[in-house]
Amino acid sequence: MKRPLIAIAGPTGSGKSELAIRLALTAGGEIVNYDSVQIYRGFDIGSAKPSREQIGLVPHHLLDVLDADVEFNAADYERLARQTCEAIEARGRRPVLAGGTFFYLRALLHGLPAMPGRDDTIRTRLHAVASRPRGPAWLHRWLSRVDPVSGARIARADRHRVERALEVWISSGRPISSWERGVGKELPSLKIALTLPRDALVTSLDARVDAMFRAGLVDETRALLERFPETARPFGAIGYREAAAVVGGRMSERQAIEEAKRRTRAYAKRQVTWLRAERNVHWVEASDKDHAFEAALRLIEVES
RNA sequence: GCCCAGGUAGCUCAGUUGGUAGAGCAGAGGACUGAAAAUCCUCGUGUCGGCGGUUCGAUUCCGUCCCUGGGCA
Repeated sequence: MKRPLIAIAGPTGSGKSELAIRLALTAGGEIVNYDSVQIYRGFDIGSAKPSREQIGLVPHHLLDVLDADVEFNAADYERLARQTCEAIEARGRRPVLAGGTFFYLRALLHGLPAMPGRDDTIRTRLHAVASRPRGPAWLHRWLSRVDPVSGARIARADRHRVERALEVWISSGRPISSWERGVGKELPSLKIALTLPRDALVTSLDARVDAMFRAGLVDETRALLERFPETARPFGAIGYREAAAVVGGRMSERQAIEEAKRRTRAYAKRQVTWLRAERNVHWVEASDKDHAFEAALRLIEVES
């Protein structure tokens, strides 16, 4: 009987990284990151990446493994993370998943459907259509015709999803809605989600954004922009998008900070919404870190 | 004290040639099938600063008072 994977979840700034390290230390674990920005090399300050000291305490995986201009997605994550977890288990150690990209976590734990992946040629063409005046409406009508289920489910303005659904249709001739989620690929897991009162979370999130800019987020971004094009994926992340606007002279630092705070709050809210819909989540109050640690440890002991 | 400009949703403001008002942001809820820190969806009654007046009807016009900026003294 395989021991379940331990997954630490919760909104950004709730103390996931720290809790994961403490748990890994006591449970013979190694951390496997599931954060879509921390996976990129050099995106340190704005992604609240664990410090060198923290990383020195316990092995961390899937941190700093990609350059900014490398395309990466949930399917790539699934493959990489599965290998990583297997390797850790083969050493008799225990994977402790930590991060905030729950889409990636789901891809790892439940598997993605066996449908076609991204196709840049098709994407480029769809993009061209979408940027025309009546383009988005036209694409959505096309989708509704070939895949009524998706047409009804995906909003016209949701360009990423409309384009992906059409991409799958074009490359396979099958509606994206006809694929089942990766059956038979589920990995047993213990999901522990940290929770904080909204007010406390917002206060610390605001402080963290201020601290990031004070710690040199704009300089970090400027240096990264010298090596990679601004269109690279992680420059769209919270904090980096704003810092890049400061570097480009399109925004004052003050505006950038306000904007980053606003987006951080919205992000935390989206994360909580996601977790509420997730099944089998064990919620742990995170105001007191020691209590949270003990509660999490107890859950692990019960499940193992 | 005088002269301007304002006082409308938690915030910034729009608007009503007189028929009791609406955007963005914030906030709340939700979605999430290879871009996911991404991309989207839903939710707006508030003495329209107070009090009078004109009017069938005033947030809108008039008077007056209060408050906030700025200018002149």
